[in-house]
Amino acid sequence: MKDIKKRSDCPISNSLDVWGDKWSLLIVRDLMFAKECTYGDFLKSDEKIATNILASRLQMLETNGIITKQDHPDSKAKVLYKLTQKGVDLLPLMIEINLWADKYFTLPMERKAILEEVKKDKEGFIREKTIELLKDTD
Amino acid sequence: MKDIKKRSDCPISNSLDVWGDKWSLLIVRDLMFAKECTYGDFLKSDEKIATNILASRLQMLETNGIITKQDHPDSKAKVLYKLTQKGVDLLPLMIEINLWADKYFTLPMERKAILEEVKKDKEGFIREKTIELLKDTD
DNA sequence: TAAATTTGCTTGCGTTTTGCAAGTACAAAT
DNA sequence: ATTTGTACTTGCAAAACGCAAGCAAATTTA
Repeated sequence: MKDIKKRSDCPISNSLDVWGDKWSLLIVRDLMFAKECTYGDFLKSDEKIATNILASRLQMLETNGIITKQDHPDSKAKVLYKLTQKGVDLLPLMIEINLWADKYFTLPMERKAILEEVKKDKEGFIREKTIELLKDTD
Repeated sequence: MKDIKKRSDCPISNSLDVWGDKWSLLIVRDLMFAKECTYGDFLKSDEKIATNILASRLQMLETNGIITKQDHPDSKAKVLYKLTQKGVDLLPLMIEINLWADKYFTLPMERKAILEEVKKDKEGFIREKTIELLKDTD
């Protein structure tokens, strides 16, 4: 519920004020790869985020219009998290992070395969993935 | 001097382990816009980074090969910081951050003008800016 | 239908990181 | 010779983090 205070008028700074930490973009990543996730799904990710940190980040990402909550079709106990348009618009940025990391780190096979596809036609990949992610968004 | 511990094999995670905080990319931004900066130049930026945080971030960015120190031509008391190739390679990512911010925040005039140029020819902008930033890099 | 489990969080608490102010060492200018 | 500039370091209080445990509501199992 806390307000995000802008440190300056710079767009880079404004952006970092929202998702400039070690966890927020990992949540976005999970939503981009899995399309939608429950609270428990996020906890299962390799980086092992703490439950309180996850809760605070989900709250802040929702407050900032990057994600939304939806009812889970299977159960009232579950909550589905999805990217909003604003969240999906982070896709080009996420791709560039992947491309940079591809040059300076060792990627797992699986991600490397997706990146090959991206390198062939970046625009096309973004266009199709965006449509896919926005399906059933209210 | 501390080691960066990787939380997982994910490239997004690996990248965030290096520059996933509120300050590192602002240092990179300053170096991209000004080409090279002294310690004092970074302190002058609008966000008002604390001196100890700046020192620790410069150290960590250098350790991770994103920036390098160089002698200042004018004075032995000054230190010039510059982006390495690895640092310059963050340019596409920085551009995408700007483009995202352009959609969801209000940009200052000056940055808006640069972005118009970027929108016209992203590839060209990156190519030329990269050459400019790498000039006189040892 | 009662008990156990799942799910999405919240709470406590010790550790780490941050932010602010002040201090220091060396170079350069006065 | 003294003051100023530059690049940091240090101390300390406040905030954020990370781990474990707890909790309420929904769901499954016995």
